[in-house]
Amino acid sequence: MEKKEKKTLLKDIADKVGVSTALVSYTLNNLEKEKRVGAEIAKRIREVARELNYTPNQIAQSLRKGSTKTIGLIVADIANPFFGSMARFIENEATSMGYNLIIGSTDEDSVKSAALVETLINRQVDGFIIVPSDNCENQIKNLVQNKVPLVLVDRNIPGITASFVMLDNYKASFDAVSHLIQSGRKRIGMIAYKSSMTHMDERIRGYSEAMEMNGLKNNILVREVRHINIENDVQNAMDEMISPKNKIDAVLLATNQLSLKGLYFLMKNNIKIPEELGVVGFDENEAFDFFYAPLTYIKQPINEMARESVRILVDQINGIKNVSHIRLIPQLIKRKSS
Amino acid sequence: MEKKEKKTLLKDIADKVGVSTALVSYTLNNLEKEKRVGAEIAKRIREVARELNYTPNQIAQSLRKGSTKTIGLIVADIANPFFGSMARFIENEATSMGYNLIIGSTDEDSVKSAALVETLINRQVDGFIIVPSDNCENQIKNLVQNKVPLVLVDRNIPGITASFVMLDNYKASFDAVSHLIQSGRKRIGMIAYKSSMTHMDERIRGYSEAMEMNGLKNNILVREVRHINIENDVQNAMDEMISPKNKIDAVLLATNQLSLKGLYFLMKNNIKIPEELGVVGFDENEAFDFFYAPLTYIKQPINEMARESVRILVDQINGIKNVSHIRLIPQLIKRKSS
DNA sequence: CTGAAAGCGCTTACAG
DNA sequence: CTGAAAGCGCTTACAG
Repeated sequence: MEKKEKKTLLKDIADKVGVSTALVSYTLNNLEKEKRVGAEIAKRIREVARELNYTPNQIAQSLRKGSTKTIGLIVADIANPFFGSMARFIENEATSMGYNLIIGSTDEDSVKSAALVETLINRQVDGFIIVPSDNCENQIKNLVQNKVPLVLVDRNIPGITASFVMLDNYKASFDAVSHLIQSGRKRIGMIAYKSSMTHMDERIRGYSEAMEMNGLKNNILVREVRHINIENDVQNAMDEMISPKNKIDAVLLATNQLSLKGLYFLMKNNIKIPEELGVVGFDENEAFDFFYAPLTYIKQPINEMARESVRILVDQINGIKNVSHIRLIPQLIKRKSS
Repeated sequence: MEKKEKKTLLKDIADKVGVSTALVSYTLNNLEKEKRVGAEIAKRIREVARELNYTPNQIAQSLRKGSTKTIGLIVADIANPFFGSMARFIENEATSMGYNLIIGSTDEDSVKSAALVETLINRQVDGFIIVPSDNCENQIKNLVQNKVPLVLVDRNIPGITASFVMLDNYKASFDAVSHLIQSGRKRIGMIAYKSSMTHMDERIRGYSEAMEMNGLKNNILVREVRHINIENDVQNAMDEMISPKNKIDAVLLATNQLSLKGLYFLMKNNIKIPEELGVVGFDENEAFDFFYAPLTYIKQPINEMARESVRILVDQINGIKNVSHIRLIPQLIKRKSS
């Protein structure tokens, strides 16, 4: 408990015991190879190490070993509860495997993403877990070419042979829309993000095909809003959808944030849920529980997503070359809003 | 864009240009000292560096310089939106000053906290921003003794000369309770965490003194719940408070999570807000907006808190020895629930 | 069973 | 104006 001013070095132990630093290093690390070291000496080394409160300087270890035991986690925004809890699950899993996390947020901006990737590369992270943003294909491609261990999470980038772990987004909105239709809704709108990422495409495709398969092709109505202008865009999209011209009787909100903004609009405008409008959202959010008509939503298995992504990444770091594509099953939590 | 398999080293540039690595290092780093280097040579070095896509290996730099440009951020739980957004603001500020963040969560558990501190020390972080948990005094004391740059955020530990940035917690609940009293409430209860941390004490003290100053000393009713059993404890505390024996007409919920659990209870039990019970919560949460009676809450200036803590930490890292104690002003956002 | 030595990729006094 | 060399704190072949 009473550490000294200066950190204890391997050399301090070696000097005190009267052996070489090599021996100390061997003893403290390779328990199995310990035949190298006399039992007596080994014991003494360990004693002194504890006494001096020795802990290895990881930076020196990293430089020597070429491995930092660090994972770079790049998400859209760590303040977004969806990514926050994902980060937490990833943290738990990483910790249990001896890794720490350096976390960065992109705000869905490929410039920030590029800066982050470069910084983390220079920091010699052993691998990346990345929520890719629009237009970051080149960055990812580069990492893959350079054989940097990498797994994409939440979204993938087609045409790049990288591992990914994500929701079965098609099924997610297909199920949601099927559920709305079964509850008698016919004019179902969808609000999504304008994005080149396939997870959005898949969510839209799930919606569209569910509509088509139920003979509601003519009622398909999708609006894509911009991240940078989410507030206004959602408002306009909603306005348009509930206008007499379209008059939707249900709406699918394609992400956590869109669900929040959508609900907000509906509340402000006194739209009666579920009587006038059925609503299904995406991702869990504490706020969904407090809406007067608790929101029906598509629940992502975030913990599993986190676990799998760390597992796959660590495998890669350890030299296993498989590319894994994992699509997790969404769960539709039916509540009052639909 | 077309990086090679192997990362470019200083030596690669030196070889190609035909100078020593020293010269390359000087050129690429100390722009001011560049008189050292012939203008021609300097230009050539820079060209080649760009051509080979050179970026320095930060681990090697760190080992040599004894500085990692990394901040260890220890929070209670990164999945908690309060800490999530705090982390985000800290990230922004740190990035702008050239630092990266290694983030860890303690779950308010001093054992996890100790493990985290040790890991981050071994990783040679340049400094810590810590949300201290119960019983972590010794860890903090140790860091301070060892002159590790450090700032406590959100909470402080009395008796330790460490910088801190936190809310004026006394004022926060004093204002909240005064507001409730002005709205005609008299039997005001408070639900807090059982904690040895002073931020809780201060919140309770602000509540108590506001009650006393308004002649409501006899109505003081505080229940402290445990983190590990928050769900049940809040329920029991609430049950007791609304029971005929106590029959509170308002309640102050002393944190983000307590507010959430409290609201949940009130919803389940069909307590009419604000008619039967006035409610004031702590910290922003998207969920507060969606409660049928939007919650009155104490807003913390999280961005300012984040900014100040990074600024103070970086000053310390740069050798400035001041100990700063900053208490930020809370803002009471009055809405329908009170 | 044990130690001297090289090396990870940088930076920076030191000497010229 | 420039280079050879030491050193940050470790690990690990190599030699004995």
